[in-house]
Amino acid sequence: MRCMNIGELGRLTGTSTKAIRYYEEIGVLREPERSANGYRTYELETVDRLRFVKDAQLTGLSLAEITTILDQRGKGESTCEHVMSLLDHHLHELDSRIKALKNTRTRLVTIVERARQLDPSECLDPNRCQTIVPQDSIGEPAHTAMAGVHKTPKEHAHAH
Amino acid sequence: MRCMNIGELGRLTGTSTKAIRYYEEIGVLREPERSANGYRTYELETVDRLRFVKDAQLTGLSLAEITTILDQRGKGESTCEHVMSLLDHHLHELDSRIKALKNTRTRLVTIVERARQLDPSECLDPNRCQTIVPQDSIGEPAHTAMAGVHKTPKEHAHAH
DNA sequence: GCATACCTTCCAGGCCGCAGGAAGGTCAAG
DNA sequence: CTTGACCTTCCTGCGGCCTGGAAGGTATGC
Repeated sequence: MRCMNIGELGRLTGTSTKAIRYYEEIGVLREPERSANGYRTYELETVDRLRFVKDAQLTGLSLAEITTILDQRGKGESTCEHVMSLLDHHLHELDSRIKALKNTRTRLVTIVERARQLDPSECLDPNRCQTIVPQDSIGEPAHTAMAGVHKTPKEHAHAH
Repeated sequence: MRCMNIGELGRLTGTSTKAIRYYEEIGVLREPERSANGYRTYELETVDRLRFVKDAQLTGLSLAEITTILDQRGKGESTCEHVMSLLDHHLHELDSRIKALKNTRTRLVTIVERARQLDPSECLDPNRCQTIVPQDSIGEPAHTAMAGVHKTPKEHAHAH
């Protein structure tokens, strides 16, 4: 068995067929050959490539960045420096995100602690809640830090 | 001056008129009275309410959550417990996000360090880059941790 | 002959919090 | 009268990563 359909590729890599087609559309995967009936047929090679995509994602790279790596590589160029600079960049980003989150955390703790000492019966203003007060009185904005908080990342648990 | 138009409300609270209309649409702000010409007219009260919304956002609450607080409060119910549980929830979420990010960071550092010792001339596979290897060989998935990384949060620096 | 599992395409939606723009109505000052 | 600041509604877009469904064609086994 040298070639496979999209379903099997998905199974081998833990990817949905939808996602695979999407990857093709945005250029992460190259357009595969088609069999007589129009089905996509993938070489074993593609399993590798797709696994690399997943690994790179887990490393924190976006699909766009992964594409740049794969493209360069496809041209036979070395991508080591490129990859290193991407990773470096992500490391810095990670650091500042962690910092921001810790900041937010500190403020939140302060708020919660203070709130525990409040008297609920004094909490009457229909437009305000005494638990939550202007941030200037506590610290820096948490805004950037909290961005994306509600993006519940799907587990893509897609058990085979 | 008891009432004001949307523009002034915006100025007083540091909110764009777009945002104010959006808040109304999703139920954060109640529909205001209209003057003869159809303009929204806000009471002073609304300044307070809107400021609370901003404060709550900075605390890390989503507009949806803020709405639940305001709604309960509007019914005359005490929201202290509700708010506390929301904040608690956010605290936990924050913690796990920080943890996940640190995890990712650790893995990333490992990868980068190892990559520095690699020989670029051995980097030839067109579908893979030796810098990036399966995550299992290093640590836990960073998947959830990195979700939203590329959501560059706009500063909403919107100076008046 | 039929079920079923698989494949194809294309279009829509969802998260979150708005921003941008079109196309117009309104109001006060000069 | 005109200018400019303000207001109205409605619709689109963004970023990142897909997921879901409709409406069909195909392959395999019983």
